[in-house]
Amino acid sequence: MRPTVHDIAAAAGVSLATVDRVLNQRAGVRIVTREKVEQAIERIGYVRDVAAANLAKSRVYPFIFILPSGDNSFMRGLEAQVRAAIGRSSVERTDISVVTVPAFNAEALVAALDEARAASPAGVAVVAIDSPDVVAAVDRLAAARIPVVTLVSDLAGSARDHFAGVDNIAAGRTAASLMGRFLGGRSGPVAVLAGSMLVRDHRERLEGFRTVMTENFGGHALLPVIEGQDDPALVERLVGEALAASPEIAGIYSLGAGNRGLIAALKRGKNAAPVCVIAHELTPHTRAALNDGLIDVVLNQDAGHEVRSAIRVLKAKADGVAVIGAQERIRLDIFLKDNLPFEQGSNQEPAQGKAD
Amino acid sequence: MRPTVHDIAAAAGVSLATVDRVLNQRAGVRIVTREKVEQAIERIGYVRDVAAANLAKSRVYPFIFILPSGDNSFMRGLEAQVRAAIGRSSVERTDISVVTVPAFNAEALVAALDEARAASPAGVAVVAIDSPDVVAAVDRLAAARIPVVTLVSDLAGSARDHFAGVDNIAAGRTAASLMGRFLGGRSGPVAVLAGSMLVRDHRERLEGFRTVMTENFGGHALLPVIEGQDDPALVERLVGEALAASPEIAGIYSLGAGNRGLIAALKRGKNAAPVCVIAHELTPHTRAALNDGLIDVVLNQDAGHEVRSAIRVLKAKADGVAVIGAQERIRLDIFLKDNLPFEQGSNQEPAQGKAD
DNA sequence: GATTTTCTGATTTACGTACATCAGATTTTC
DNA sequence: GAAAATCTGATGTACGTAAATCAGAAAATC
Repeated sequence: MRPTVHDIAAAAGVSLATVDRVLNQRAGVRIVTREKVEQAIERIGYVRDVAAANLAKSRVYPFIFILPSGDNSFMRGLEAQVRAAIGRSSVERTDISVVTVPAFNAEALVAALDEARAASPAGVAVVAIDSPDVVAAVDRLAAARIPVVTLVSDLAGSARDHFAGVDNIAAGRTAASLMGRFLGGRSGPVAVLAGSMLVRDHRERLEGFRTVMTENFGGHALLPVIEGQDDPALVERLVGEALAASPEIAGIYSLGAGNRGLIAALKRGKNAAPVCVIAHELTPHTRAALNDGLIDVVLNQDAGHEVRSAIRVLKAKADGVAVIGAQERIRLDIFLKDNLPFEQGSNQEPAQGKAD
Repeated sequence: MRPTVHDIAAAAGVSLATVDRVLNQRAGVRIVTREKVEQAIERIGYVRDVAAANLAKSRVYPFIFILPSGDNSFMRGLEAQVRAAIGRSSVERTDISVVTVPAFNAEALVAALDEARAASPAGVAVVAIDSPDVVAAVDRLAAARIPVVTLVSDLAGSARDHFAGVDNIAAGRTAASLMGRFLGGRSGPVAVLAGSMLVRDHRERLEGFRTVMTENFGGHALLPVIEGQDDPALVERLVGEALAASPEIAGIYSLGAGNRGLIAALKRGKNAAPVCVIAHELTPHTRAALNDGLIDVVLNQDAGHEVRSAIRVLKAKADGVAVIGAQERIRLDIFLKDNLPFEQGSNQEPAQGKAD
């Protein structure tokens, strides 16, 4: 049987009340006594029973999720996963609220972060924009001892506790590696389509892609990056123009969102030579394009896993408990037509008619 | 606040004791009263607080994991993950014992399953061998109302509650798809290296691989399947012979274990034309070979995820609670040199010097 | 050495559920 | 309609922890 507070009291030769004071860092214990108790805890290997403690405290974990608003299937899918978590909140003792802010807008994000801090929740999860102001706002949360997890896009140099997302440099490298090998002997330049260089995940994917393409597949020139702002209409226009300007394009790497526009442009240019297309995030649109052969590979991060992981980590941080590292590593899914998972129930799917 | 047993009692107009009898399906409640209570539960949306219930019961979950013994890195890695879970058992209220049986030996597996049943645990996880006797033994467990989860290799037609492993048909299809595209214009036959056709996972991978190769890449003949019994020495000899007999081999798909032998054979045959190699399971050996360019792709299933998922599912089944389906889907990892995860601490790694 | 301040112990209630006991009520059986 | 069988209620204890109260002990202060 695992030791309890009573065992600590007996082992340390003090009362239950004193043990409680030490365990919950309440005042009113002399240093010597405190040390006696701490040694006893160490000695008998006591670990607090979090379930019992939460029961006694009637604890709930108020969490705030800050996500970009707008017409982005992946982000809406992410939001759907957060709402699914809200549906489990009574069982999981969470109290999650969702805040959406305009995409690629650091100012709005800072305001949301500061507002979140004012609510003093047990933790905050945020899809970060890479900017010094945002770093400062996150650091203010950390200073207020509120655990912060970055979701999808990380915030380097900040005091965030954890990043729940994929290794985006590796994602870019993988895309390049697959692109290069899928192209085989074929020649022709490769186009890169991004959303915005403001977010770290896009920058990192580009960096990884560039590195491997130039190192290993130098035969393919890289065309200038197309910034589509994750906007399907803009993307469609820009890709159409690029295909028209360079009909010899052999591959396209779409590292952001707005893939609905990409797919539309590809459909229109179907007559030309086959283009190897690698895109990110499995959405209804990319899934269909993969099945139709318009897209060759989809690199994906599982939004459900990211949300559940973020919640687990925030809970652990709030309780000052260790996490199982390997469990919280978000893996890069590589989907071909052949290993597409079966479609989830419609309740799990992003709303229809949305961009990519 | 979520409703409690007291709320049920009040809503149904009965006493706490009666609610308890209904909830824990104890005798001594008239059908009408039972229904009244059940309706009240339904109406107010009561969900049992499993944490509190477990506390009250001082519940522990005795689980038995049945794994193949022998010199197989993946299986030893799996066992290491089970032992890691044993290390967490006091926190997770589990009491896990590990039983190993000789690989590919249905009789021994049946004996182990029957022995497990005699211990009447709260659940059994087993790496299954596909045989009618094993199906019957699993069905006996199910008849004794002991939840069963198959690990890694499934057992079709049995009454197992859940399968914690990858979709092996999709894995084979994916391997074929990557193989075909990596080979590009190159010609030459493709060899398939399996462990044993006795286990379902190997059969399914082969099936998926065959299907896609013949459908989409018919230009590459498939050589007869090499059965290496997951034995590195045997594998090395057989692969060496195959390479000697057909020097024009363009690709090798290794869908089982014993990859140490494959790698040794590849190293010896290095002088010949480059061969596209796709193997299963990330072990120290395959990882090194991937980095050295001897292997092009490693398809992997995360043993840690599988073990943790099996435990979660067994717990849920034992408690009669629903699982989050998406969370328990084991994904097929596709590793190229470029997206290899950082090496885990040595405590997470399989023992050295073992075959994979 | 008396007084104040600071610690410590003992005890109680609570969280939500499980489980046992026993008296009393309601049905069933003949 | 009485005896037997079955059902129901009331109550208490337990699980491991949190949190509060209050009396008494020990230490610090002058």
